[in-house]
This record gives sequence, structure tokens and C-alpha cells, in this order.
Amino acid sequence: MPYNIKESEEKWRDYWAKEKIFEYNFYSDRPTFSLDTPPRYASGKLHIGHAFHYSHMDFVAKYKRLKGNEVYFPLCFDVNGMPIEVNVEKKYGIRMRDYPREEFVKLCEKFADENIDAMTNQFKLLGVNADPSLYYRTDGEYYRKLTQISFIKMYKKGLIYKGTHPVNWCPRCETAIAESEIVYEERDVDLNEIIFKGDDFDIIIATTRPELLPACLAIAVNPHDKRYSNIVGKEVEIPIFGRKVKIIADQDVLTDFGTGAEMVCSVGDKDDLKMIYRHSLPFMKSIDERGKLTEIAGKYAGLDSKEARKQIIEELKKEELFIGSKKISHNVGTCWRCGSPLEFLQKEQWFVKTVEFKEDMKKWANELKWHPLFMKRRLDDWIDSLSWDWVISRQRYFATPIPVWTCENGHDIVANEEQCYVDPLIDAPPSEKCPICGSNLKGSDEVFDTWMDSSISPLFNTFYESDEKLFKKLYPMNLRPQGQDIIRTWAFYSILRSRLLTDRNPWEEIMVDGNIMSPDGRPMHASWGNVIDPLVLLDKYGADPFRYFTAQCSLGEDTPFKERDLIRGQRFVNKIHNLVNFLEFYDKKQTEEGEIRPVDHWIIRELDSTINEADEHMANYQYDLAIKKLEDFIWHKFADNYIEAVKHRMNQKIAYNIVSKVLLSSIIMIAPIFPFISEDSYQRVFREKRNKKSIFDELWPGIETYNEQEAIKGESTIEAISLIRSLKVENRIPLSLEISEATVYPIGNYELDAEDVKNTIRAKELKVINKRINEEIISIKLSPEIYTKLRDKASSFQEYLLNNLYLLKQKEIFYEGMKIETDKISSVKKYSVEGINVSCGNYFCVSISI
RNA sequence: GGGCUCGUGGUCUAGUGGUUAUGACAUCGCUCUCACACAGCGAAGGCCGCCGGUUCAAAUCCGGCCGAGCCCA
Repeated sequence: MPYNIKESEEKWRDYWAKEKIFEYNFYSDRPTFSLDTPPRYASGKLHIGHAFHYSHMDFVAKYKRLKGNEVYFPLCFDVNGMPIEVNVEKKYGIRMRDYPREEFVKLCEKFADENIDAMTNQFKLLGVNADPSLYYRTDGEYYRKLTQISFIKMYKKGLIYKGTHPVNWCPRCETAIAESEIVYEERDVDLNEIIFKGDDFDIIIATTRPELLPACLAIAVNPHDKRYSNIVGKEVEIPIFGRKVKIIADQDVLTDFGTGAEMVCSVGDKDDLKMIYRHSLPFMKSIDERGKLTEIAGKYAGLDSKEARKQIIEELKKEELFIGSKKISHNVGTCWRCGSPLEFLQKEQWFVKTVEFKEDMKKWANELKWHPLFMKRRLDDWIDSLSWDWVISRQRYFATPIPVWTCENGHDIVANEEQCYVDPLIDAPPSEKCPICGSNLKGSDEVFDTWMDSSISPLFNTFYESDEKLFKKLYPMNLRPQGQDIIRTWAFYSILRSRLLTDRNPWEEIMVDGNIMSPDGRPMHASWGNVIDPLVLLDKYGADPFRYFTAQCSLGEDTPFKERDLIRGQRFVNKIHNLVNFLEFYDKKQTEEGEIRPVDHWIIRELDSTINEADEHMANYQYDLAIKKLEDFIWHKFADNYIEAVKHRMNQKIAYNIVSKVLLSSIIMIAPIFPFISEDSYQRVFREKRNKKSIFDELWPGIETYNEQEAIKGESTIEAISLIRSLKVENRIPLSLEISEATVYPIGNYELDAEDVKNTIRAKELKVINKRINEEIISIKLSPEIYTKLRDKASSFQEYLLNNLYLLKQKEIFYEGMKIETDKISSVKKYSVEGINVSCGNYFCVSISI
């Protein structure tokens, strides 16, 4: 009966759900292993990257369970933020800012609900058994409440403040534009060269935006640029406007762009921003919300950028401070709806103090166990490059409201913790009037950066501020699984906030995954037409083969998707199914006791090393190594070799029991990766004997005992069998055909189990003949110590030995005045038996006659 | 531009100084073998991205270059 993957997977999916196999038991005696699973963004359906990440998490969860843990594996959805807003705008053909806020939010919620239902079902298809009773979403009142409470707590600790920070702003739409709403366009612009005068020198700077001259804060040059080294620190005068600014040195200035000197303005672009923070320069507002120059531009105030640029250049020309301009191609950020070039505008924003914790952050990150380790480096580098604090306010609709009211005189009144969850646009402030000045209060219409929500997942998951006892039990969590792309956001902010609020790290370990690429090696993009739908694959191959593919991906590395790995996985699943068929076929057909033989010791030795190695790999989140080891053992050692050698004595109890034991251990070890075929196998042949509801109630197999001498004999027996089988194939003799005789010539003092060889290869007679082998030494290998001793004389020594092989019989060899021990020399030999067609392995040469 | 990672037969991949470089998929040949033809056995196929350095010895260590991915608020 062939394995019906679809039927089987559906059956066990339902069974696990019905029996609540994967539900977390809060009262269990087992130690808890917890995963801080990501709030999965609910803006669409499951894509291959999700399927990949979640199957890795599920490997961990199921493995830890088999290792005796009670596994805490919540399922979360992130619902806040812009991607959903944008999708809703697209779906209904509306614009967020032209639509009533409350109704827009309702559309967002509905949109998210539909996706969450679909994704929950898709996780089930994948065999990802997160606990549905631990399901949560970031727009839930309980979640947003915690986001707000954490804000209030940090505010009270003095970790939050209000300041100004630039936002991308569309002067035509008069609205803030988020990073992902920006459309970058290559445009030809003028790069203008302008003279700034110093006391006794001139400096020529290059700029694309002369209209920002009134907001010029400094002139920046590269510290290694010799042309300017003697004037760094000196002052120059801004043309037309007359104000004096300093010349500063900054590593971000490119020496080969323009003149190698640029003006730092408030605020032209992100590079300016970095330098402003780095050199503690003041902010100046030179362009207003409508895109007009402000009063600091003097007579140019009220003009728009384009007109001001024209007029300022005219005046520079008159004053002979304008050298000229040339066209360059430049990436210009434009508004996604109206196409206008964006401005960088000063706005009031809320900040979380971050810069002062840079050194602490590195220390905290270092206390975590990183898998793989090099990912920590990315976080460290990010921390080193931090120039300003975390801006947590956003001018959007669909996210957690900032629980603040502001009075007419600008005093900010923060909500009480008891009030939360609170929406300041709807709910009443903590006091009717401003407690400072008594004026009227108005609720904030700003919302939090969605990382403010998602970075408290480890606190939410552990019942922070809602159940002290559970918090104590569950915090810190064991593992944060996540993608490499959000190290500087989700990981960084989670560590920062957990430390600021609890003084402890949120988890003990962090496991960072790479990405799945398209088969062409590029990222998958709808517009490139190279997206692969995991649901199609799950339908075609099933979940276990899909998980086989994801197990092959090394942790932390990008892997191109290859359908052939699913084909291989499907075959492997089928192989396991057939091993179970084999065992089932021989069930209750044993007529003899039998005795333990060398091949039995051998397979148990191999099982034992597989148990240890696979365990170590799984514990280190190296599923690629674990699956490789398991595949080699189950498929090749167990199925191809051991089963063949044991077939002829399946009427013996001992043989049946060993096959049964090895198979049970095998399916338990592979169950985290292949939950369906493992459960199916378990239920078919082991459930009754073991008396457990599910394979996931079993434990990872323990150590096995065997006799090493017998195991070696078993290994050589297996070699003899495969050598003789190969000879039969080479001579075009069907494997089922009985041959009259096979002969084995041992190369050393190797023994074998002649009975097993004879019966497996179907020979009437098996002869073992000693001393008929010719040796030919084809190369000489030296131990590393000898190489170190001989250095450049090593190769000539090897050649000398090949020409004087008798020397190898001595205990020591003297060469160029050096003494070399013969036991540190090994030789590569070729064996043959004169006049007979033989084939040789490590232990034996063999021949056959029909 | 900066940081990190990767670059191995047609394709993908293992391999962090020392035998003849691992395995998969694809190709070709043989075998229906009493669990499995969704199988088994075998063959062919490689300047280990390029250049230079360290070393008796480099896919492996170092430097440079080229190409790819992630991140840069």
C-alpha cells in the first residue's frame, strides 16, 4: 500500500487538534521551553519565507518536546501599521487621509481578520503546531494596553522625551510620508559650485540645493582630504546671508564627489541628518509645511524651492560667487501619489533614549547565545552607527495611539496606567483641564511606530503586568527565532525595552534565519514574476517534503528554492513508509528466538552515534546537519544495508526486535522534521505496544549498548555484501539469481559473518581465502608532525620511500640526518588477486563464480 | 559608499591547512530484488569566482578584485 500523503497529513492534523497534543500545560512538572514567536504581519497570505521560518520554529518546538520540555509556542499576528493601511487603500481604491479615521481603521481590522484566518489555516497545513490557545494579535486591547503601559513606565523613568526630528514630507499633499511610500526616481539635477569666503582663503562647495543656503550649518570635508586639512576648524561666511559657519571633518564626505566639500543643511538629506547629530549642530527650519522658504531666508521667504533656487543662483552670479553647474543624475525621493519631490521637515516627535545605552546594549547582546554567532556582529555594528534616539511617534492612523493629551500651551499630559487601553481621540484625559496651566486638553492623534508594539512580544508572552506568578515562571524566555533582516529593529528594540523595563534580557538564546530566494538566486518579487506559492507546493508534495527542504537550509544563510529538494523529501517520506510496511509484513511471523549477530551490533553502534550527533545538531539549531545525519542513517545504513542483511532471518525474534527498535528510534528522531509520516508510522506499528497517544509523547532515544569488536565484524560483513552485490551487477547477474560460489580475500585480519553474507548475496557456497592478495603501494602519506619536521624536504622524502619500499619494514628511517618513525607513515595501497576478477574495499577483496 | 554573509561538477550543496573534494537533482548504463522502480547498484561529469601572499602543504588562512544577498533608523 503506497503512502497517501494527503490523506495521512489531514488525518493527523485533525487528530492532534482533537486530542490537543500541542497545547501548553501551565501546571506541567516538565521544564518549560518557550519561543518568542514573531508577531506575523497580517497583510497577506502565507509566503514561502513565512513557511520557511515557521517550520524552523516548529522543528525547535517539537524537538524540545521530545527532549522532555513543556513547550510554550504561541501564535501571534501583527496587525498594526502601514502595510495594512496601504493594502486597504489598494483594495478599496481609497486614500487613508481622505477617509474618516474610524471607518478606515475598521476596514483595516476587517482586512487583517481575513488574512489571519487564512494564515492560521495555512500554518496547520504546514504542520506548524503553535498552541492556538496562546494566540494573540497586536491590535487587541490587551496588547495595545501593554504597549501604552510600557510607554508610560518608560516616561516616568525619564526614558522618553519629546524633541524635533525630520520627517519625509510632501509639500503638495501637506502630509508626512513614510519611508515605504517614497518613490525614488533618477532625475537629472544641477550640481552647483559656490564660493564661500574665509578670512584669507576661499572654499568651493558643491550642492544640488542652493536654496538651502539660509539653513546652512557647516561645511564638511573628509578628514583625509589633504586639500582641506589646513582649514578644518576655521570659519567661512555663507554667501548672500552673511552668517558664519565652521568647516568640519566627517568621514561620510566623499572626496571625489563635486569638490570634496559640501554644505551641511538643516535638513537636505539623511547624510545631513547624521552629521547634524554627530557634530551637535542646531536644527533650523528653512522650508515650511507648504514647501515655502521660511523667514530665515530673508527676502526669499515665501518662495517655493524651485523659484528660490533660481533667484539665489542669479544673485550669486551677480556677486561673482557662482562658479557654474553641471548636470548629474540623482536619486530623488518623490511622493507616491502626486510625484512631487519630498522635503525633509522638522516635526515634533516622541523619542526613547537609545544613544546613551549604546555600550550597555552591546553588553546585553553579548549575554545572549547567538545562532549563528556572526549575526551578533550585525547588531554591534548597528549599535556603533547609532547617531540619534529612537523616534517612536508616527503620523498615521492604524496603530496603537500614543496615550497623551496636549494643552493649548503645549503641556503634554500622559495617561495613567489604570486608564489603558485608551484612545485619546475618543476617551477623556486623566484630568479635565491641564494640571499645569488649567487650559483645555486635546487628545494626540499620533500613533506608535509598530516596533513599539512588536518589541514587547517577550513581555506580552510572559504575562508582564498581568500575572506576576506566570511572569516569574516564564520570563526570560528561552529562544527568540527571527529573520536576519530585522536584527536592527525587532531584536534591537526587544532587548532595549526589556532591559529598560525589567533589567533582564528577554531571552537566553537567539536564532537568526536567512531568506529563501527564488530559484534564479534573486529575492522573490511579485513584479519580477519569480514568486513561488508554498500552498501550491504543500498541495503537490505535502508538508513533510516541504519541511525536508527547509531543514536543508543552513541557519543564517540565504538559500535558493529548489523543487528537487521536495522531490527528494517525498522519496524519503516514502522510504520511511516502506520500512514500516516491511516491519508490519513480518509482524507475528517469528518462529525462532535467534541470536544476536555482528550486523546487529553494527546497526546499534550506528544508531547510537546517530542519536548523539543528531541530538547535538538539533540542540544547536543546525537542522541541515541533523537531517543529513538522519538521512544517511535511516536510508542508507538501515534500509539499504542492514535490512538487506537481516531479511533472511526475519523469522527470528531477535532480528524482528532490532528492526523494530531501530525504526522506532529513527521515527522519533525525525519527528520534529517529518511530524506526519512519523506519527503515521507510530500509530500503525508502535502505538499499541508503547501505549502513548502520540509519537510526541515519546522521548528522544537514550544510549544503546553494543560490542565494539562485533560491530567491526558487522561493518566488514556489510562491506563484503555490497562488494559482492556490485560484482553481480557488473557481471549482469540478476541479484535474485543464486550463484554457485563467492570468495572473500581478507586484506588484513578482518573477520566477517559468513552466514549473513552467503544468505544475503544468494551464494551456494562462501569461501574465505587468506594470503592471495597482491599489494601495490601507490602513494605515501606522512603524519602532520613528520611534515613539520621535514618541511621542504617532505616531497623528496616521499619519492625516496616509493623507490625504496623495503625501508617501511624498519622501525625508523634516517633521512638527511633526521630520524623518522615508521609508524607515523602510512601508505595508500592498491590490491589485486592474480588471475581472478576481484573488486576490493577497505577490508576485503571478493570474487564470484556463477 | 559602509558592515556582515555567500561564490565548490549542468544545477544546488557538504567540507575552516594534510588520503583519490561530500551528497542531492538532472544525464547515461544495469537490475522488477520476496518493504519501496517514488527502488537498488554503477558510470560520466570539478583550473573549489579571479589575482597575489603565507606555508613543506591552501577549497580551507591573509590581502586585493569581481559577482550575489541582508541591513544602513
